[in-house]
Amino acid sequence: MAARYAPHEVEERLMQGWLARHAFRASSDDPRPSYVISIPPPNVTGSLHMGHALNDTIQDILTRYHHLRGYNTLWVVGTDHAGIATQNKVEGQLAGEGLRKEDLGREEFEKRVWKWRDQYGSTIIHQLKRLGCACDYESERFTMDDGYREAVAKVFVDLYKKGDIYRDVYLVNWCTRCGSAISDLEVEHEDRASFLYHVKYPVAGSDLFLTVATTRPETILGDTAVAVNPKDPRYGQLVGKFAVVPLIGREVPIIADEHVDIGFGTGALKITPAHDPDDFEIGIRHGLPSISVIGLDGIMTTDAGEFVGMTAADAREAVIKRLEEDGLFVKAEDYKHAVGTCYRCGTTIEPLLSLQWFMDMKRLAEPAIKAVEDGRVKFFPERWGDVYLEWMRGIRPWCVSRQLWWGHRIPAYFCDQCDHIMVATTAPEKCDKCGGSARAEEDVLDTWFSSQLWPFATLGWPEQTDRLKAFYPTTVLSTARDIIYLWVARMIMMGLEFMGDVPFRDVIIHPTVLAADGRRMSKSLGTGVDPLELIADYGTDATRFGLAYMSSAQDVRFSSERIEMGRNFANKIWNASRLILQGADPAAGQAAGGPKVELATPADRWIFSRLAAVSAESASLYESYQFDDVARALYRFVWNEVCDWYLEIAKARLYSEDPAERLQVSGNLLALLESVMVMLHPVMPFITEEIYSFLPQVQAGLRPASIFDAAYPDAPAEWADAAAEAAMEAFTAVVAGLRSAREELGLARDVACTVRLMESAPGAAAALVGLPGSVRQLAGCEIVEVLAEGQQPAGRFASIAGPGVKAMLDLEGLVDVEREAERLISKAKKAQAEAAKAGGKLNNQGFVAKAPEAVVAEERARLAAAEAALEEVRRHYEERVGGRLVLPGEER
RNA sequence: GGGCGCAUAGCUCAGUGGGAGAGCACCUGCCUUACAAGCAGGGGGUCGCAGGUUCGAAACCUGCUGCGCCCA
Repeated sequence: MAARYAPHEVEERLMQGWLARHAFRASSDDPRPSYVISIPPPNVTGSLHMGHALNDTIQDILTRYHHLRGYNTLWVVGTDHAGIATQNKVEGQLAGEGLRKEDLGREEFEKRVWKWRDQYGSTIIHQLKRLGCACDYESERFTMDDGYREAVAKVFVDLYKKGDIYRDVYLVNWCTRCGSAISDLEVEHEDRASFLYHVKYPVAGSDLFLTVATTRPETILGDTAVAVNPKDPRYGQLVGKFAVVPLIGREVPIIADEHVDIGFGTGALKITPAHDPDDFEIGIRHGLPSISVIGLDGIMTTDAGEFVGMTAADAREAVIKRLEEDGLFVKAEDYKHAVGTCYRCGTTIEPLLSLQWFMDMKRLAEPAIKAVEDGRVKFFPERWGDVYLEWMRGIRPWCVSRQLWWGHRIPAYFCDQCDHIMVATTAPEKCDKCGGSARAEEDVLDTWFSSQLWPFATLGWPEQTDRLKAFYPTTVLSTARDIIYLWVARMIMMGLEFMGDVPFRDVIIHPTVLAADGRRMSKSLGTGVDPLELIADYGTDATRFGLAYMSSAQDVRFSSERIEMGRNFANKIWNASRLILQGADPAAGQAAGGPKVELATPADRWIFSRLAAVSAESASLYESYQFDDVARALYRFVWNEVCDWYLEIAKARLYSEDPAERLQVSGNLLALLESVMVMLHPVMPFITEEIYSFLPQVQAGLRPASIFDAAYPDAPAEWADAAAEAAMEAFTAVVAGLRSAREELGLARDVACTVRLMESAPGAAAALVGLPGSVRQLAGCEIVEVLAEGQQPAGRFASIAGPGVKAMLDLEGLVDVEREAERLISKAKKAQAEAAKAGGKLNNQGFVAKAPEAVVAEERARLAAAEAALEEVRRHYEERVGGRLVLPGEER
């Protein structure tokens, strides 16, 4: 074994091994209870980012842990077809050839997309393998698979027939760059600095003007009313009259509507139903016409009069200029307002009227709300359940159609003659109403419409497959919070609707890993950290350990120190294993049934008691999704207990001349190492598998050949030994105290010392007395005597207090008493001076009366601390030098 | 406008009614045959601010300040 752990060769080789023997393949006729996770399907165009790395690490930890627990684990893997993103990629590729998708035609374009997918679509799947993910790769699914298409079509037709899906003209979020409608959830709002423009509208048949405030003057051209609040005394007499829309000259009614905020702007609101969601609602309430002045291409329409053909942005400037010329422009105030942008391409969203397919969510939401309310689905952390419920209770219709060429074609057909709509999984020959010819709908479905079927469509639905029966409902879903509405909520609705049961029991919402400066990680900001680079630099296990350590309930700033910590930990594990594997007698591991644990010494009793506790604690932490605590608990146990103490103590026996002693400690070490590797395996799969494979008990065939198939260590109850733990606590405290005292007293390591022990609690010194060789080796001290309580040794000594035990380090002849006296006197003088300074201030009535209270309190604390320090030095003086320490100015 | 979260050592974070902690960074000494990605020793905090509850508050309650996120 090399002196340093070199991860890369190990990772590549072990992953190949697992895949080659189909280790992650789940069978539907396995009699063991199943444990199922569906991966949130990454975008087929994507590559692994930090969010994936964390989320997939969590899922892999759960899968591997439950496999160790004897479950038939299945981790379903695959990708989604990412309509807009994929189409963008291929269009970009075409642009490189000087082509547009229209040049190819729809069918050829789709072929190009499939070609692209075959070429680049498995990038992220390969990356999952580098991360060590134990997915069932042999059953990989894609949301455009043939079977999956059937599922999508069936769901659409079904919901249409139930009346949940309908087609209507409605105000939708339109992305002019993508040339498609998008849903409310795909619009991101960001505050932008802008202006609130005040514009005068003449009141028809009078000399009066009504001033309105607007952020979008270019939409004035589409105004069909001006609204005021009915309670607003300023405008009461104008309601019912007409206003003249500037530039376009149309007379529109002045209406009263509760929605208008009296305090905003001038209190008068221009109403443009075709270009604003609130105005659209008001338009419906008041039966107003809608006039679209901005087209689907983002260009002003013929209804925009002289501004026709301009972009909306140019039209704004032009409109303002013309308003100024007409004397109707009042002013522009600085104003911050939220602008909607496309989550895929960042283009400003235009609310536009358009004929689209919608899904009404009300009926479907009800049972999904109930499922969370009654705990059939639980969120971790719990508060995300409230976030889910709040959104579900106010759920609105979902625009599911997209004007794209890549995606699931909506299974709808229109009659060329009578415009009759037919929705069916197979294309009708002719119109079932008038017998006319039928043409297929051009639009495709929102990608999320297909992803919402993921938990059951991946298992073969609508076929009633064995896998579907064996693995639905799944067990856990782990995902990011920004996807609760887009995906989690919809999966719960669809699961209940089409499978009659929730899609998963537990939903883990993992924290967001932020960039080091606290901003979101994003490619465009350049704040992203590539997890694959981390893997390359530190190794997969180190990366996973660091991520697990960061995965508490709160968002966390990424810090490479965490990953470095993982790397150092992996190296520590490697070297501890090296000590054991090189030093232990392999025969101890090859005995029937594997290595025998023999609790021969206080240290053995302690470490196996601790192992029992840590294995139970870790199990409970794994099961409650507290992976940061798992990482912490195992790190501390391995480093601070096993390595710092047990291995150091065990060395003496490991290198002993007595073969029986060697055999005994070898058995313990090999058993301990095996347990530790298995406990750690879910977090650090590679290094644990590698070390496990070197264990003599594994090589002798006494254990499963792969740690993936091992059993999680459930320690026998009789290993728990509170007395041994207490005794070792005293041991470590006293040894540490002795080291510290030696350092302070300048006793070089090779100076042999003697120490006397005194128990104040019976048995407290048991480990110290029972391991005299280790006290000699670790503290450089020989135990010469155990004194009865209260007995004071003669001579000079330094005392160290541990729990239930006091150790007295004999200084006679070792320490230069004169020098130590000087050192302590000098220390005492410093403390005395500090006390005198503080005391002087506090005796000054002026200071106490006038200084700020905080300053006075600080001075009091300083005095108390100095006095306490002085007392301690005096005690040390008495012990180490003898006699009373007398400072200048003190009475003899 | 409504809601949620956060504020603890120089940095990144645990801790949720009784001892203020970890990793990194810092200081001192060590290449001691598992490990310098290490070992031994050490310094460092008004737990955001102000009130309250309690025998006792970093933790529970109220308000404030600052930062972040979600929804409208």
